[in-house]
Amino acid sequence: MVASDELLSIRAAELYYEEDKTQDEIGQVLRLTRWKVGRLLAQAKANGFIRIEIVHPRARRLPIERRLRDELGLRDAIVVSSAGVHGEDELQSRTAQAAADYLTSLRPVPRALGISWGRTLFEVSQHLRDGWAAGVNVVQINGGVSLNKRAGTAATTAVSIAHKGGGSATLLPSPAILERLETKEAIENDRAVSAVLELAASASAYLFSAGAADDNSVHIDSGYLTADDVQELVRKGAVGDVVGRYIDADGNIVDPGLDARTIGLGLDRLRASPTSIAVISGSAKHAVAAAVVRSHLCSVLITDEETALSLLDEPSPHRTADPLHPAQHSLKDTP
Amino acid sequence: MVASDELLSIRAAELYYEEDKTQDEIGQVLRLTRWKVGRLLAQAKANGFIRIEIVHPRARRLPIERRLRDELGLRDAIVVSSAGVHGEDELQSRTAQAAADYLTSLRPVPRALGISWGRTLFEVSQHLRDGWAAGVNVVQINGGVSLNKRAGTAATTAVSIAHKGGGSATLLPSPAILERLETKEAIENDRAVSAVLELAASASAYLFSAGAADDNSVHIDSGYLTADDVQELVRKGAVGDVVGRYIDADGNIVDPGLDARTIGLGLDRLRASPTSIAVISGSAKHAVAAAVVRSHLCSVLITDEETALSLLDEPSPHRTADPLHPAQHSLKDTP
DNA sequence: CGCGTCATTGCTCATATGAGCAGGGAGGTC
DNA sequence: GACCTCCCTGCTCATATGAGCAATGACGCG
Repeated sequence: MVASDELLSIRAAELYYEEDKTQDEIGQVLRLTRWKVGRLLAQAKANGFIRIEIVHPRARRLPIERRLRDELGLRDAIVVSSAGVHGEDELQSRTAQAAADYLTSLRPVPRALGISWGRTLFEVSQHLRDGWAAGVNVVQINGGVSLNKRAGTAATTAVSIAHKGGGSATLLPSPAILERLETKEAIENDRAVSAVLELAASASAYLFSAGAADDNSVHIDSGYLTADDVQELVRKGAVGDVVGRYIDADGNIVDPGLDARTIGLGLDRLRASPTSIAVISGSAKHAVAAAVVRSHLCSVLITDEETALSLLDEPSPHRTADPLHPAQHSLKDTP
Repeated sequence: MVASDELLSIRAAELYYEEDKTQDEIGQVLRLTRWKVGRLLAQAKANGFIRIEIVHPRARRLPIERRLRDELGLRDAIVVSSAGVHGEDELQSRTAQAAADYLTSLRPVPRALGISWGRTLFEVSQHLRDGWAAGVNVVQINGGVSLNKRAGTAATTAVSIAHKGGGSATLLPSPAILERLETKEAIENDRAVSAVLELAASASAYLFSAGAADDNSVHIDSGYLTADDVQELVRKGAVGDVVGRYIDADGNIVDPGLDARTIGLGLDRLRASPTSIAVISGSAKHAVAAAVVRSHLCSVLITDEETALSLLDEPSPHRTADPLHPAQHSLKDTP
């Protein structure tokens, strides 16, 4: 396209989109036929000069969802828009809302739903509406009841999801990680625990999130691991954890010793399920999200726009520099 | 509007704007008549959920231009879009380009054009194309030749605008501010200077910028004022300078003593001209811009979107916090 | 200079969309 | 319970837009 046409197409776009003029009227103003105007507008669109955003907390990005499905082999994908977002908290909240919506509309309605716990899942439970299902049984798929500081968050999450869905919750009465392998095996063999694990393994759908391998890890908060432990895991290649198990970028267990002391459903069970839903949002979790998706830990991904684009190796349009806090006056001198 | 309809309108908008479906197709997907879909889309637009931006360096914001004309009594206004801008430098460059475009299309073509000087005007001169006019005479309207560090910028600006317009430039051979009133009056009475000032007063159009009253002032760079002088002016109410004269928020001269020692066209001459074009951009200049416009120093304003919105007391849509690079505070710099 | 090639232009016609109007139902009032 | 009002729905019809096609003209090549 010639430069003069490019400029014309911008003028036409201004009149069309900002002034609500018809192509015919624009033609009169710019002294063009209305067909030429139509073509200029088409060019402006094709060149990406026209950006249309849906600014709403519930807005999704369907084209990105399609690409996630097609290019990454996901069964389904939900991507919430980041347009007009006011901070990572809101992004998280939008994603949780979308997860709640997805659960609600999930067909067939799962008889038994296995869930992990954490801030994200808790938020999902909050966003669910009463009566979102008629009788779902919710099973925890990984341990972690007692040591958690905000005691009961894990239990509350499961109970709340079950209650609102007209069913009951089955909690996994065990810590997330044991110090000694023997203890872990002993607990695992206890009927109270093994029964829950069996139930978890038979769930028809799973809903879980993932944690980044950094200082904010809920495992550090809960006292199961120290910051140094996590650092060491990172050194070994960990990008984050899924249902308590630390994985590297390829989705492999990073530290088999640690993993053997971790109570909960094995990752392969998630991989085998036709409906394993991962809810992951936030810039800190791009790496885990990639690992989860590439190693097929989830068949359905619910995430935010930036995370989705990072999975597709695309730069985010919302990362533009802030024009009001400028770089320094660089005075170019006369040639 | 009911909440359920709001959500529906978002779903419809996604299908319409992102998936390019027709309203009829959307109706089939959402089980609505195509008229309902049309109304939902209209609602989404009316509620401001649909944001359409023209992302291009030459894009303008016509609705804002109209509001500037109507609400602030400007004869004309040009507002360049800030969409997708990469820093204040680019904003400045876009504005300068728009000023060059405006000059080029200005009718009647000015016989004599009075101009100030500075970074902005220099950039305007760079953006002008050869042959933008057929014989304009350019007159400097304020002094400042000798002391300027980047010697010749002022002269280069005038000469370049004149040359590209097929005419010649008349420079004002004097400093901007004199230390003693007597010296100023003596210079002013010198034929070489007074002749230029008369010519300047008779120009048919003016083009000027404005400086913020801060450490980046070109007067400090040039050595006419110290940083302390400027600070003192600010204490007295100065918001910036126009053609070398410091004004307060109401457009009044802040320091008559200083003003009397300043050489150049009086501000009332600008106010009296039917074509006095101010080119002002950048967040630092919001206050001066407001003073210039409110005191009718210009009949035409060329500026950026943020500045224009600040004049209209509107928050800028581009000021949203970047969720990925949170709250980085502006570091004030000193030369 | 003549000719072929290809992009561009202005058109016809089919389709998508918006304005305006009549019918119907929800909810309020007596 | 009857009636009335108002809003919403689904329609008809006018208008705006996009697809496809023939005519035009610019350009390069022999």
